[in-house]
Amino acid sequence: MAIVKLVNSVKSLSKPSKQQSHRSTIGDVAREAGVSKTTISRYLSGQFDSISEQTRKRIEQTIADLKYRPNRMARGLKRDRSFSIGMIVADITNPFSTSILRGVEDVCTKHGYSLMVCNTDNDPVKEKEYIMMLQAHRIDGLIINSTGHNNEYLHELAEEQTPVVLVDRKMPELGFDTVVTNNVQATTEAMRFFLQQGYERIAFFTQPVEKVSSRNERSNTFHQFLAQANHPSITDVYVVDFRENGQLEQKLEAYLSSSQGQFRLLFAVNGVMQLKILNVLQQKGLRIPEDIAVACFDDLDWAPVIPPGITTIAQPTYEIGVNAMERVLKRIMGDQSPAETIELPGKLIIRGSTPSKTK
Amino acid sequence: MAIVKLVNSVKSLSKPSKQQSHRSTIGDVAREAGVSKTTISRYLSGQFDSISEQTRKRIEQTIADLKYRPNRMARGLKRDRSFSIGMIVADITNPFSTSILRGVEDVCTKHGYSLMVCNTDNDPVKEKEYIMMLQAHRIDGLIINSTGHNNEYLHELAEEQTPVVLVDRKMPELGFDTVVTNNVQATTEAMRFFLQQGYERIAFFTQPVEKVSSRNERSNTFHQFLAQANHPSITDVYVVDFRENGQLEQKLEAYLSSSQGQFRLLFAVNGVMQLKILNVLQQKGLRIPEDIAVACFDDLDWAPVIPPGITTIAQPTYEIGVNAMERVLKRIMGDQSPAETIELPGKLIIRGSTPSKTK
DNA sequence: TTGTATGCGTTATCAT
DNA sequence: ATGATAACGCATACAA
Repeated sequence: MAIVKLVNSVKSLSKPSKQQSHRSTIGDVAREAGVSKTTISRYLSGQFDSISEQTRKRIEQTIADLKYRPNRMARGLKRDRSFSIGMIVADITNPFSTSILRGVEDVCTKHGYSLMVCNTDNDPVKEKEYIMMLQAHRIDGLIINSTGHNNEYLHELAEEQTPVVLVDRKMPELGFDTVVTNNVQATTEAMRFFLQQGYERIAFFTQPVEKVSSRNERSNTFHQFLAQANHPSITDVYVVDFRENGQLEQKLEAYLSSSQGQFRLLFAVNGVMQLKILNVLQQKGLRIPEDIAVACFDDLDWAPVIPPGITTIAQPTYEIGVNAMERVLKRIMGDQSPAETIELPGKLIIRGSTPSKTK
Repeated sequence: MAIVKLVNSVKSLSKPSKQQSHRSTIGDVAREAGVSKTTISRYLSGQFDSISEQTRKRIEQTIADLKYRPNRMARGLKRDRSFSIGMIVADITNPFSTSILRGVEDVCTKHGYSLMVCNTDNDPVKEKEYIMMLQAHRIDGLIINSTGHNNEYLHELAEEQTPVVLVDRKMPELGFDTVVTNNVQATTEAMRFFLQQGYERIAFFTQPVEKVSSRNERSNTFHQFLAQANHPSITDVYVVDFRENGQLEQKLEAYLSSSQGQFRLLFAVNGVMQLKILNVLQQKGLRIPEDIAVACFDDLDWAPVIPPGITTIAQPTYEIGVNAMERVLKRIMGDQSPAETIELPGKLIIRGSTPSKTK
């Protein structure tokens, strides 16, 4: 294992102004209310049975007067829990991520936890640094859709009994709870519909699969479904790396010319891919659905608006977030049952971009 | 001021499993490396001058062996700084917010700070709770686009010397640093272009202005510009509250029928509004730009894709985030200069949705 | 170059 | 029903 040089990274140590105004502490409240710190602490943790009505009210008032806010760092240090949850997403600008985030957030706050959100840009190095940072904060749980290149550090977290829950991307080798869209079901459902509509050629466009299980499952299901149906498009899986300039245009051109004149469909692995594809199609002056049909994963807000309405597979993103966080909570409460993988169904939303042939 | 009942909200106090594996502390490292805790602490804060080459290496190795991670809560408690920044956004699912967030994040991590992200759904109550929560975490700074209904609590933060920086929405009465799009410039630029294109009727569609300065500035500039130009559309400002069902359809209909046959344009206050408008227009079977032209604030990823390409005003979101966080950093370093309002220019991006009349 | 002792704000233990 | 005291992990003032 690499030696991690652990040096405090706050460069600005030099001279942060220490002009600390009087922020009141539990001691201040105690003095002001004429009781001991212990009693205040009891009040703070809701042990009202052990406090007389009178003093309870006095404490309440004093806290308001002093604008006292319990210090979570002190509390966390003492109790060995931070009351914070870490969330690491691959791309925070992707609505898919933020929707999951919303689910996580709602459950978090309902239970008094705070959320530290980190964005890796799919960069394993950034991911590693964030994991370490969250570890330093002593997060009580982590929710992550991982690049798949930091198993060592994730494992380390788990060894410290910090619950880790994976979302969107499975990593079976780690034995973590996992919450994902049921990609097999969703893809199958969509494919069945496509064949029903009479498409003679269907192409699946995906980003490099790498360690991203969702892409992998979608590609595989696409392939296997067509194989089973003995459909001519079996090999029409196109892998596009956006970092390679012009690759999308090139592969798109390859498919388009090879399927000239056929009743054809472009199926995109996610919303990002779909948008890029539509961009190119528009530049080429191709009309949807007259010249080519399209569909994709992710039912984003533009899907109904782009004429004639884009057929999509809505992923249960919010629910994924809720489930993931609830899972974390269970583990925090001490649940030691074996790790589970929860697969939530996707929903096919049919719009104008995928007409049937007879029509 | 209302009495805030301050009771620990972690419901799950009951029996969190205390099966704490051995997480090593500074003491463990010290013992293992055969030096004092002080020396380890020196290492951690980068005071290498005061450590011999030999012991430095030994410490390095020991830290790696023990997988030691300094406890930020302990450090924060001692130093009275949490190394965390709070960020409160009105709607995390809005790409506008996440783009700002990206800017904040980059500056944060570059300087060793962590980010706690909170989402209010434009709900003042949620906002209040988040402010208090962040306060409890003793955040070193706060970046917020506020609902405008929690001045009291924001002020409280400021009194404790916690820097607060406003983004997107100004609140002059608070005297905080503020970073926003230059809405006057951006709107003016767009309007000038629209008139140049020869539009006879222009409608501005906005959500209720309330305390949201950006909406206010855009509406006002729209109005004043037309007044100055003595343009017939002076009164065409439509306020739509999405919570009122059918209101958008109704107001849209009003404008459409009143402008029948004229060379006309719909100008939306932001991307969310634009998408909803496009939805209705499509249902009505209106073509863009033949039947009506459209344009909006926010250059989101769908803008170039929706035929014939939507004309937009790109806001410098990422830069807003960067500037805001740099502002926070300055204040943390003790800068006491008067609060500034930074206005970053918006950029008009012309696409097919706003053709000129002669064309 | 290194170490000792004290305290940050809170909770837990053990008292009364 | 209430309090005194120790301890959480770390940084700092002061010694050596």
